[in-house]
Amino acid sequence: MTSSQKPRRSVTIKDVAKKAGTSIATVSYVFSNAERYLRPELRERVLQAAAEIGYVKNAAASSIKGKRRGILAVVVAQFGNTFFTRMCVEIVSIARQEGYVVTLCNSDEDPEQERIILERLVAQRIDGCILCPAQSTEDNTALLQRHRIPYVILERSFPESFAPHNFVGQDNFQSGYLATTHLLEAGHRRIAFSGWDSPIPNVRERVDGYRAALREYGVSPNQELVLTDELSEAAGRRMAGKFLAAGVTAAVLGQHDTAKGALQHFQDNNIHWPQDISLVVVGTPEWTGVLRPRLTCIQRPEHQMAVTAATMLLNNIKNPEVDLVKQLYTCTVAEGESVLRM
Amino acid sequence: MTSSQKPRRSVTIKDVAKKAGTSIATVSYVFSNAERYLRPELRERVLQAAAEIGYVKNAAASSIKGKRRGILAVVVAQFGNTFFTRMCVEIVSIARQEGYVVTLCNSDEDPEQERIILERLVAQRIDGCILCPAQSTEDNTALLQRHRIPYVILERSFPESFAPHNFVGQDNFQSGYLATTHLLEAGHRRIAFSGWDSPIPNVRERVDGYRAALREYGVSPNQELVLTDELSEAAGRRMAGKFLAAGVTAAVLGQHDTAKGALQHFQDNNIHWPQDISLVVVGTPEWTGVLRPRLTCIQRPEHQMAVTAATMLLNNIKNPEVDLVKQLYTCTVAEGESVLRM
DNA sequence: TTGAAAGCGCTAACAG
DNA sequence: CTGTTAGCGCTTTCAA
Repeated sequence: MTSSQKPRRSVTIKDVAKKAGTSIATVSYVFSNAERYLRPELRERVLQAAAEIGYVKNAAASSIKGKRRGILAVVVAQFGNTFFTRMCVEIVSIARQEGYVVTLCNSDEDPEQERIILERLVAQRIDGCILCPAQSTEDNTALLQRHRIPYVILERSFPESFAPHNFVGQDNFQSGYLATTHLLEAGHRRIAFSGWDSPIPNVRERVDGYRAALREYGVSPNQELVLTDELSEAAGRRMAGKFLAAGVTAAVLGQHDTAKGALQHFQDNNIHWPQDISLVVVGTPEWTGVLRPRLTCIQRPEHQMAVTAATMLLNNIKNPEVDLVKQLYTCTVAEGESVLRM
Repeated sequence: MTSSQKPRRSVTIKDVAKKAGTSIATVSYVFSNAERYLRPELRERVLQAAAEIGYVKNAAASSIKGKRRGILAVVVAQFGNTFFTRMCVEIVSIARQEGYVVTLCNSDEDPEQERIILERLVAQRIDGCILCPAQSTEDNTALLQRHRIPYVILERSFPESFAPHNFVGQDNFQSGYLATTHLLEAGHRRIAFSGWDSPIPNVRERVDGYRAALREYGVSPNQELVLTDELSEAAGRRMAGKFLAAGVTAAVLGQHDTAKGALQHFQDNNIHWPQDISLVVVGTPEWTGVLRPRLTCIQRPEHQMAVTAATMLLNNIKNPEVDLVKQLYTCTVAEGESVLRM
C-alpha cells in the first residue's frame, strides 16, 4: 500500500490515464459516472493504475464543474455544550452515510464571528449548512440565501418576519411549563427560575412557560423569583444564593451553565436536594450523570432533532424546490429524585 | 445588504469584471494579490461592483491553481470527550486567525472510519491535519504523507518505528506515576488502578507509571488491583465494585468514562470519598466541576497542547521543509479534597 | 498600470 | 465502447 512514490505535485487523472494507457475522460468516468458503460477490463485497469500511484479525486476541482462539494457545515454557538455535541455526533454520522464531510464551527455566541464563519463557508461553496444562530439577525442567513446554499436553523428560532427557512427546534415554552408544572403538582408554590439573561428568545420563552404554569395553578408569578444573569457558573452560584435567601422550596434551573453553578453553591453550602430544595433542570447536561440524588431533568429530543435536521438538509440539497419545513419537538420529564412531594 | 439579486449560478469574477468594466485578471488581483499595484480608483470600483452583486471568491476554484485550500482538519477518536472538545475550541480559534476553516471529524475509535475520513479529507485537499489516532496503524497516515499533507499527531503516540511525524502529547507514564505518588505520599499502600482496556498505549503507559511509583515506595504491584475493562460507565461501576471488594484504601481512576461509572457506583452504594476511599482522577472531565468533596485530578496541559499542535501545523504548512517536532508535556496535580492522609 | 490568454484537475457533450 | 475537447472559476505570466 505504502508506495515509494512521492509525487511533488498531487497525482491527477492525467497520471492515471498515462499509467493505464487510456484517456483522461475514461478515468473521469470510472471515478464519477457509474452509469457510463466501460469494458470491465478497462475499468479494472484504471482502478489498478489509480491504486498504484495513489490517486485520490480532487473534490475541489470536481466541484467547480457544478458537482457537489461534499461538505456540509454545522455552526453552533456554544461548542462546549454537550447538548450540541451530542447533536453534532448524530449529524456527522448521518452526513457520512451520504458521503459528506462535516465542518463544525463555533460562533461562541458572537454574531460577528458567525458572519465571518458563514462567509468562509460560502467561499468554500459548501453544499448545505445547519445553523444554530448566535443571535436572531437576518443578515447572516441572507448570505446563505444569496448563494443558494440550503440551510436549516436549529434550536434557536427566528422571528416569523424573517425570510422563510427550514427549522428544527424544541418548544421552550413547553419545557419551562413542564418543569414548573412538575413542581406545582408535587405541591410546591414558591418556585424560583434561574437562567441566562440572553439575547436569544429561548430562555425568555421558558420563563413564559414557567409563568403560565404558575398562573394556571393560581399562583401569581413573583418577579423576584425570576432570576437571569450572565452566562457563567459564577452567575449560577449568585442566583442560587439569591433564591435560597428568598425562601423558595423549589427551583427550575433553566440553563445548563448557570445550573452547574447553582449545584456547586448548594453543595458548598450544605444545601441538600430534595430535602432543602426541590430541583428541576432544563436539559440533561453531561454532569447530571454523576450527581446523586439524581436530578429530575427536562429531556430534549436531541437525537430526534439531529436526525430531523440532517435529513431535512439532505433532502433540501437533493431537491432545492422542496417546501421549507418547521419542526417543533416537545420535551419530556426524566424523573430523578430531586423533587420532594409536599 | 440583502440584494434582490438571486443569481441562478453563483457569481464569479467574470460578473464582477463586467459590472466594473474591467478584466477578470484585475478582479482576481484585487481579491488575491495585495502586492500588485492597481489604481486605487479601479480597485475601489471592483470592490464596489463585487459588493453590489454579492461576490464571494470560490475557494475551491482558487485551490486547484495551487493556492491553499483554507481548510484544516482535526480528527479525534472521541468526540464527546471534553478533553478533546476543549482542545478543539482552542485549535479552531488559532486557525481562524490565519484564515482557516476547521473540519472536525470523529473516528469513534474505529480505524476503518478513520481511514474513510482521511480519504475524504485528502479528496478535499485540506491544507493540514491534526490527528488523534484511533489506533496506532501507520496505513492511515501514509495516505496523508503520500499527498504531502502536513499533519500533527495529537495525544496518542506512535511507535518509534513509524515514519517521522510531528507529535504533541502528554506524558502518560508520568501522569500515572504522579497520581500514584500522590496517594503513596499520603500514606496509602493498597492502591487500585482502573482504566480502559484499550488498543492504544496511553492507559498502559499510565499503568506503567503506577507500577513504577509503587516499586519506588517498596510496594510490590498487585496484579489484582490493576483493573481494565471496556470503554463504558458500566465497566467503571464493575471495576469500582471489584476494587472495593479487594479492600483498597485508594484508587487511581485512570480514564474518564470509566471514572464516571466508578463515581456513580460510590454514590449509589454510600461510599464516601475521602473517608471510605481516597481518589485521584487522571484528567479533568467536565463533571468533576460539580462533585463535592472536590476530586484531586491529574491536570493535563490541554490549552498548551492545543496551542502547540495548531502552531506546529501552521508552521509546517508555511514551511514544508521544517524539521518535524516532538513535544511531550507533563501533567500536574490539581489538588482537591479526595485524598485522606493516613 | 492593465489585460489576454494559458492553464489548474475535472466533467460531459459529442464525435467517432 | 472510448476519446477529443470545450469549458468550470480562478491565477499568473507575459505582452501591451
